[in-house]
Amino acid sequence: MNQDLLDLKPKPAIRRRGQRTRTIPEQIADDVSRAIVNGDYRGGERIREQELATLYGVSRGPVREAIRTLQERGLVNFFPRRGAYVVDVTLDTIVEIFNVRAVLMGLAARDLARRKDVEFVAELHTGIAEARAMAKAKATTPLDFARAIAHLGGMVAARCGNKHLARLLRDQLDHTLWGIIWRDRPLDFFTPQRQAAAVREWEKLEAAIAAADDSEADLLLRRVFFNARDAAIKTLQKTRSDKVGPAGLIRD
Amino acid sequence: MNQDLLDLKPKPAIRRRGQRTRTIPEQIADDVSRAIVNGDYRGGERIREQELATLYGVSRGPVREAIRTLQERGLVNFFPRRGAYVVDVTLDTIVEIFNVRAVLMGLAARDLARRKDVEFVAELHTGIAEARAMAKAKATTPLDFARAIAHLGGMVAARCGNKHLARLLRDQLDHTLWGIIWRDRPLDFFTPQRQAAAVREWEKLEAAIAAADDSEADLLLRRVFFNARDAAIKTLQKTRSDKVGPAGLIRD
DNA sequence: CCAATGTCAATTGTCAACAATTGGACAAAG
DNA sequence: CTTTGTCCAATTGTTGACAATTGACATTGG
Repeated sequence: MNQDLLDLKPKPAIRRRGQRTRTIPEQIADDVSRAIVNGDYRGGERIREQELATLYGVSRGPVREAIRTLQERGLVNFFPRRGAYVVDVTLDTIVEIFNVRAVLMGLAARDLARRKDVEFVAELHTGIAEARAMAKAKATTPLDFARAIAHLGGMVAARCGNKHLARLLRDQLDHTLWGIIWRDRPLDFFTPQRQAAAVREWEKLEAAIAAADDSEADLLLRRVFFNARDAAIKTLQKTRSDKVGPAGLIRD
Repeated sequence: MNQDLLDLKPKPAIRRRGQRTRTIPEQIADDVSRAIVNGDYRGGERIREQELATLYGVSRGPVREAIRTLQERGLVNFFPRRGAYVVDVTLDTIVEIFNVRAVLMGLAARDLARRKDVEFVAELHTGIAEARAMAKAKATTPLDFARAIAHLGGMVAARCGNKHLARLLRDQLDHTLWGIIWRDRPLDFFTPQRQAAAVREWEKLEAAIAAADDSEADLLLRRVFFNARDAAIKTLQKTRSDKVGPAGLIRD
């Protein structure tokens, strides 16, 4: 739970009308969010208001607002008068999250395909090229490659025309996955073969979006996440006693 | 914006260990949420902290926490130092929300079908029976029927085994739809024919879930929402100048 | 030995006061 | 007639203090 102090106080002197500044509660929420996603907290660990307050050099008011934000984003469980506890992510939860993310990302891909956003396709193309280059270069670590792939997903989520969807994909618990699952773990998952396969998957997706084949784009991206889900479960089951039921292992 | 005062103060004397009590910020968030969904606020209307504080007889602290909750749920836009404003729901937003809800509810139906939850099927059966009875009884208003149908959706959302999904469906903006769209409006939408058709749709869904045909259940429930989306847009375009692009009008 | 009860420090919940910023109103200048 | 500058009331942001509750531990009685 050791995190660098934020540069909280210095408020920007000039600001355009309508421009959103980052408030202290938001900065705290984002920072703690990052810490949780990075695995700096253990699942079930308690979060004490005063601790965060002194850590960030503010009073408990802003911290309480930040905690409410984390609660709504599904990163902490909150019990009245008992405090906030970092969510404990079981294998079943991971399956749940992957499934939700799969259908939502599929919808985002569908949206992008229908809108024929050439600018986005170009962006995606360069992103995929980067991932491909990484896959070929022996120097890059599997973790770097995982990051590059995650970046592609982030692009789809951020650029899709459905703003409500973009918000959900940005704010909701789903991204917890990254830190909890992949931290130190892609080593034994993203083998050269798997990397090449992942690049191919995204190439096919790019083609579908460029061709404005929305159903195909939807299907392809959903499959990406279902595959990632199964691979993650397989990898994680090695180090966990957790088991996962078959009901959640949806395909297509 | 006239809403009954909540019975805020009297805190329950006895409570089981682990049982969640409803905190004041949560009660306020829920109440204002209801008010927004009911259309008691106009889109873009400003929410003043002190106003809510005096309305509920508390100080501004709990109100601020409630507002943060509303912000995360997508019900208000928040601008630092300028306050919170109730979201303005355009036709495009409605399409966005319906699309997200369609795929999420489809996933929920898929989940229920795979789990073969006989208890749920029975529950759903009686719910559908109630709706069918309403459709046949001339006495019930279209609004009552709309409520009954919405209740069916709520059952699917609440009872699906994917807890992460259930939380999203419960907390996220989506339900705004109900109040904004259907308030005073099912009169010219839920004609007897439409009511009968809606009941048939849900009967087919029940059959699919009972038969554990998850893909079919997914498809059917998605269609329910896509149809509802198109109908809502059609109805709303009569009274709005708003137009809606074709990119969001996904099918299947 | 175990369950019920009492006590207490730690922590959360709420409040009221104060500080800082904003968006108008209004006036003067271009 | 528009722009620029200066006030000011209204509103939001933050704080420190106080009240209430919890969970842990100790004590008591069976």
